[in-house]
Amino acid sequence: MTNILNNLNPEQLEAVTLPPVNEAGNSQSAMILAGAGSGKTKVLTTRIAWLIQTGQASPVGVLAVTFTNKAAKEMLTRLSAMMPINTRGMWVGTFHGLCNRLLRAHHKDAGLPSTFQILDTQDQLSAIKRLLKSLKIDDEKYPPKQLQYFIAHAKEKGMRAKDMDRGDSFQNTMVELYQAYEEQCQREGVVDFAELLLRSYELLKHHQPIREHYQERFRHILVDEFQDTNALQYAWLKLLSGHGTSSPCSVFAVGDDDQSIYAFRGADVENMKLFERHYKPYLVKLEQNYRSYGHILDAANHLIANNTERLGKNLRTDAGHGEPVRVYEAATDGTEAAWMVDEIKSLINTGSMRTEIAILYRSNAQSRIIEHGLFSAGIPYRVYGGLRFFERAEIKHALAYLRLLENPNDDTSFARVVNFPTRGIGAKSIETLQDSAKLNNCSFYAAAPYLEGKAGTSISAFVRLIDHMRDATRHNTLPETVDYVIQNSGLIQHYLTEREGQDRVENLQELVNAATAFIAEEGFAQDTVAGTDQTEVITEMSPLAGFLAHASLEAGDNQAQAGQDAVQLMTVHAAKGLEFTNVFITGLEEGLFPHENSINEDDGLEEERRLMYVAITRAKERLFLSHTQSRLLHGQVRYNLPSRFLDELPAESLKHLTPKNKDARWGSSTTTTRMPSWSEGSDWGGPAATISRSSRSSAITVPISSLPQKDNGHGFRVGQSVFHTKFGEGRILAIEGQADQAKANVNFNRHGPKWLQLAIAKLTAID
DNA sequence: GATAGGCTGCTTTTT
DNA sequence: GCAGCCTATC
Repeated sequence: MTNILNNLNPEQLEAVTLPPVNEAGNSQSAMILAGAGSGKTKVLTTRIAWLIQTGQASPVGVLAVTFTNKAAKEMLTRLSAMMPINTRGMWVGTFHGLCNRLLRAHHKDAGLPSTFQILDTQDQLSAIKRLLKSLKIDDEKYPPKQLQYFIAHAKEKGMRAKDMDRGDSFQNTMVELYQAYEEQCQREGVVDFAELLLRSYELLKHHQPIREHYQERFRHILVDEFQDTNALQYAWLKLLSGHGTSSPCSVFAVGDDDQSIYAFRGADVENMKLFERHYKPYLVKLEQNYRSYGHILDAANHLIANNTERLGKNLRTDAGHGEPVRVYEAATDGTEAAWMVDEIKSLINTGSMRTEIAILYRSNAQSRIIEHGLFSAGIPYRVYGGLRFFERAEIKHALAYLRLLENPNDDTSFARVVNFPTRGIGAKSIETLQDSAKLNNCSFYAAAPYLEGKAGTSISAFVRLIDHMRDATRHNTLPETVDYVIQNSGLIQHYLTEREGQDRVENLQELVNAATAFIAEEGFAQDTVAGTDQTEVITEMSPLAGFLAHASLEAGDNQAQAGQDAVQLMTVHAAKGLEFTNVFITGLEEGLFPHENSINEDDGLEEERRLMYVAITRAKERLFLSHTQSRLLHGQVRYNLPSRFLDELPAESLKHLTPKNKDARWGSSTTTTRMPSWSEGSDWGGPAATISRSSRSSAITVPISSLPQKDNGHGFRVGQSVFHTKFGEGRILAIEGQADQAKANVNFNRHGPKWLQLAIAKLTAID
């Protein structure tokens, strides 16, 4: 029919135009198994456009849900490019964003104040710490982090405290703390991330008219990254889609079981199988890859074939073999970085953009040495991950003031800024306040008038400050309010006097800009939702409420120097969904990738393999893999074996840049545990000295002197370049003695020659 | 109440 | 190696 279908391949076309209603006149769902680089987002958005253009759906009858704000935005952008519709009223967003929308519209039925605030992970943790303190619970016995995890996982399974197994006394206390946490949140009018989902699930479940309203409205639900859904999200979708009712809607689920890498935070690939069973969907596989050359795809296919739990899918390309996958073995993490710098230089010299070069690693700790190498070589780079704009301390402080204007009962925010900047309200005063709040069963804010003495005076002054700021900004625009608050709270003043406060002042000013941008973008958000009589009504959030929700739900970018042409550094997780012409996957060593913690986890190794699969499929033209013989990790030198994943790649697609040293591969080749035999037991001579804090050493950390790597028992030879943590780089002039008695005379570039006991000195080979 | 110094722990992370 | 947390000290 229309041109939107023109540039689809046959399998994409089939997916996009699957009839949402079958011959019997009932809704028909679909599951699209979309391999990496197969045009998943294109299919999803074209599907929506096709449904609307053919009159099978109206824009307000479509709900599309994603996991990230970025994906949601991308979808909206592509949609409006495809057809002239107003996307503003459409329900396209993240699970959390859409749930927030539902709860704002039906806050009364959901049992929440209209001004409820959203706790991010940090806020939640501090709320939990505060709870434990107020209940005088020993936080050594009940670590706040563990309780946080416990609560989040319970909610992700849809369980309230009352639904939980009490078990032993520890479990029982955890459940009671969960209950107490819930009561605290309810009193304060705050919800955490998981609560957004659980609360709106319960809203739909327990309020038939509301449920039916949305079930009738959304005749088409589209789900992106279905493999990442957790149990609660699945239940939410099932409810909203009217599964099991007389007129369920059509669910269009797009996912890739091979790219499921978030089981550790509750995602359950099994949902794809459940979906097949419950919805009897059409099944379409997208296997044509438009991203990578043949050798890269062969590597990916070959690797992932080692997983047993798969729905089954094989990527193919018409692009030809392309260049082989390069494999490099380095002596140390330093030389690995140096090699990358060389390769990157020649890539740039042959015309590659720096933004088209990505360096991927399994864990963030690996980035430091790579950054060091790039920095020394003067190559601009950008690291993803880390603190994001709305997570910065100064921004969270400003937001806390703003939240108190909106909802003074938010104790988390109150506690955060009651003494910031300092106003002489110390731990003692806060304790008094906390006790009084508990006694009167009210918030900190409400408890202030009950206080007497010094604490009463200073805390009342703070409460008056909040009240004053609220009154003073009543008729202001949002940016004016933000500006007023950062000035009058004393935050700007405070950071101006602080030594390193300049950046923070700038960030605070940036917050005013963020507010301006928010108003411009949102316009401001009007929403059509079910009214009290279940007819469509238009609701409006206050700009401040909207901005605060936005700040919690979208933590903002974590980029330092956006826009610059820079090499991209990130974890493999962060790279999901992205693509680059040139990709380096570094640290391919046992213990690192696959990560040692994953080996003992259920399905842990398969998830690591999927992670490797994601990493490989990011590359378009050139893929570089590297591993090192030794690396500094957690302040220790560790000797790792090459990753088993390297063995799982097809030899004919690889090109080894360094000789593949069979002798260096001490362990057996494919068994699950590849601990070198010499690492257990004591037949290797015993450690004269471990590199540092021996009690923490893992099985694969050994003193350098005991490495059976070279014949002389200490692994070093005359003429070798070495690195010492204190003295820097140097060259070995002479070695005396045997095994753990050996001493070396090392001529350090900056410190001159020194004799070092090889069993003790922190020496690393660097050639 | 701010700051310095010691101790510990330590995948991955979006919302 | 390093951040984050706690304690000791002024």
